[in-house]
Amino acid sequence: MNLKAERGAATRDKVLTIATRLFAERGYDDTSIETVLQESGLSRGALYHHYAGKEALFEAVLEATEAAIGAELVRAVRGSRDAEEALLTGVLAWVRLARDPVIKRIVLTDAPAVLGWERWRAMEERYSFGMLKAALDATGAVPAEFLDLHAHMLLAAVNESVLMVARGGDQATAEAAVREFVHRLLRPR
Amino acid sequence: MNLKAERGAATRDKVLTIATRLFAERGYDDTSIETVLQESGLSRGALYHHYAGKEALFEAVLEATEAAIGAELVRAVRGSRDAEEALLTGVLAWVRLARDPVIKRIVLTDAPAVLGWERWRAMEERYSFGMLKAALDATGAVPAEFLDLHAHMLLAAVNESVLMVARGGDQATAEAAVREFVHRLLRPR
DNA sequence: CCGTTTTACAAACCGACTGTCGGTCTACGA
DNA sequence: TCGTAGACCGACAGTCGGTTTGTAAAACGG
Repeated sequence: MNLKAERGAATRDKVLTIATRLFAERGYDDTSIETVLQESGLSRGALYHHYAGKEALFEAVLEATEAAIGAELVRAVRGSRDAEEALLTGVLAWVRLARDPVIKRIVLTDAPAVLGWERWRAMEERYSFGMLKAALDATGAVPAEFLDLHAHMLLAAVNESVLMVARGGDQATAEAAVREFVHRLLRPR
Repeated sequence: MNLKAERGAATRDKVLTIATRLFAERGYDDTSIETVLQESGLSRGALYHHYAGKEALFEAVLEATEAAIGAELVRAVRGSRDAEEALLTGVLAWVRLARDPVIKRIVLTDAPAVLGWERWRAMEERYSFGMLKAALDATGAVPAEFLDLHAHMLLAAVNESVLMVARGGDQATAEAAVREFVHRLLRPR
């Protein structure tokens, strides 16, 4: 069970790469399975053998993307002195990372609508959001009862700033604004 | 030109009402024009005479919903003493309003993906977001360079709290968290 | 080493859906 | 009264997601 497994994995990888590009370029709705098949040179049967359907394919793409983001963020915050620095560093790293159109379109725009907000949120929890919540908790600046909510609100706010930049906003200003935003949130009463 | 115009307007209204319900219940993708036709008793030709297509129908639904929200928010903030009170009142009113599944699904979840983030944002600008930005400006707590960004970030954060409540969170806690969140943001350095 | 099972892939096919198009009917203005 | 334009109809075409049946070969078990 080696040659076949490798072939299968290679095929999944190829499809995943192509699908990621197409979903990012055209969005979920305007990306047809047909196109994925054409560009990958695969047959319908092959694709449906590896992925249960279009939605499952999208979910796999999202998972891979989130994993990559998570790894990148871990690298970014490594070596931070305290919790507050880690939080700010991570958030700013995320703002810079998310300039990638793949992330903007797939993770921030399409995912909630395609998978439903629930499943999207569960996925985020395992990656970027999980880190942010832990970092926010470690600062001790937020009362426990609001921790989960404020972590979500902060991430949503940061995500929004990413989309603002994508829409033509200035990156430097956005980073400064995020810095200020986080700073205000962390100040005790 | 009265009977005809009225009939047309009545038809558009009927379709809009039915489409709003269906979009809210099943989401954009899982709502077929076919179903809208069945439930409204209309023919394809009639529907396509009034609306250019499925997306245009969705946009009309969104527009009507946003307009209703805007009107409701105006009512809510009327009589506020100062800018800060108006901002907080408006935000909390929005949190309560948005419990409506129609708003959650159509405005917050599907709209950005269906219309694209740009067009969705342009629409929000004309309604809820415009109000929030003006209120935030009036408080004078946010430097001009960050006003637009912080207004967006705040709205995104509040929207997120709405979705948290929808997911099973506690309404009272969410309102308290939003209150605290806004309060922290408004404090000067 | 041989028969069986499992895996990767292929291709025809199906049902559902969106959008188009020619056409009908009727209110309304000239 | 007659021509026009708007409201509405229904058949049809094209696309798309998903299913089913079939095939070749790799892995497995005795």
